Amino acid sequence: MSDQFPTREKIAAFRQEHLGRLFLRAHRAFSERALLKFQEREYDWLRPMHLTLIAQIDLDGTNVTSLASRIGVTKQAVSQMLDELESRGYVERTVDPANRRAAIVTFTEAGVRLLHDAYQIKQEIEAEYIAVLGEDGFNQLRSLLVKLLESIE
Amino acid sequence: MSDQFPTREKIAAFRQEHLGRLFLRAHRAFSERALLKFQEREYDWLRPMHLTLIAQIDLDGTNVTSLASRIGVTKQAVSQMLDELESRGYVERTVDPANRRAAIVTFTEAGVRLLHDAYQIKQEIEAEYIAVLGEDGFNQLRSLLVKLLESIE
DNA sequence: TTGTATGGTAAAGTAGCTTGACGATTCTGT
DNA sequence: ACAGAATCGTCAAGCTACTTTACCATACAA
Repeated sequence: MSDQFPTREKIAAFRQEHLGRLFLRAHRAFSERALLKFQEREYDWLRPMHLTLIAQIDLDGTNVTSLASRIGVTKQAVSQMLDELESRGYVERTVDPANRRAAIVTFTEAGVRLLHDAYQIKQEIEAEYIAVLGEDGFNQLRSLLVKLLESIE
Repeated sequence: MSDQFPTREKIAAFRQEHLGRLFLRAHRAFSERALLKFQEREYDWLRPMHLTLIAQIDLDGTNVTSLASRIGVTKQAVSQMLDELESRGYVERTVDPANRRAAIVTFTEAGVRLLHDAYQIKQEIEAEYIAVLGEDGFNQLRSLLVKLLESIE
């Protein structure tokens, strides 16, 4: 009976504790902390999707279609985000000489600086996590997540 | 030098491995799996935010303002979602006799069934995760997440 | 009993996408 | 060699899930 008609207690547990919500809360906490740190460094225009996009641009350049498929949105959405990043001076679009339909997106100097700042911010946040969980706990958490994702994705 | 000017390798690691992205991927995987299972049970209209909202409605009723603050959106947004849930017959709004400004949102019978289905789906997905990580690994993952969130949120 | 706070809704505005349509370039088959 | 199909990117319009602004109804406080 209890599986077909869960008790109020079970429902309460479902609401607060289930892994899906824990993942969401963890992601939000990380993302908000990161965005705050970016703001402190005067990247106040940055939104999460910018970071997702920037993380997928290779140092030697990537085309729009590849970026779109890597981050799971349309080429048009990527193109719009690139307009903003380009107008702010963080990336450039150049014509691919090997395929003149394609645009190669590369970082400007300011873009590389942004990437370095992102790396540092990631390090700072992970250091905060290590302070909470210990080095072992942190590594365990990461390897459990990787193991899980390898299997379920 | 290496901290101020991370190498290409470090940047590559930042892109793929950092905990923020792992949390995001884990949440997406869970959410997509859950939504698929809801679709199989003919809740094809359900979107993630509906689940977030439903999970915050107490069995003995909750008002709109509380729901809004719990899920972190405006009262108007909650009101709009409730319109849809109400039109589909899963929740009801009644006037709070103790405070006639307030609306008490409660589940209908269909709403309680939905809650039970949600509980079962959660159980199914967690069983899949246990199959991958083992019972110990699963419990470790959950307790590490809880410990982390208690400290950083 | 009058001002102020609170609970909720309605309507309009907005951000961040998608879809549809298209031009430019490249590939493919004959 | 070249017609037809595929690929790369962009523009414009549309959509969805919110927010902002404005407001009414009720409750509280001086």
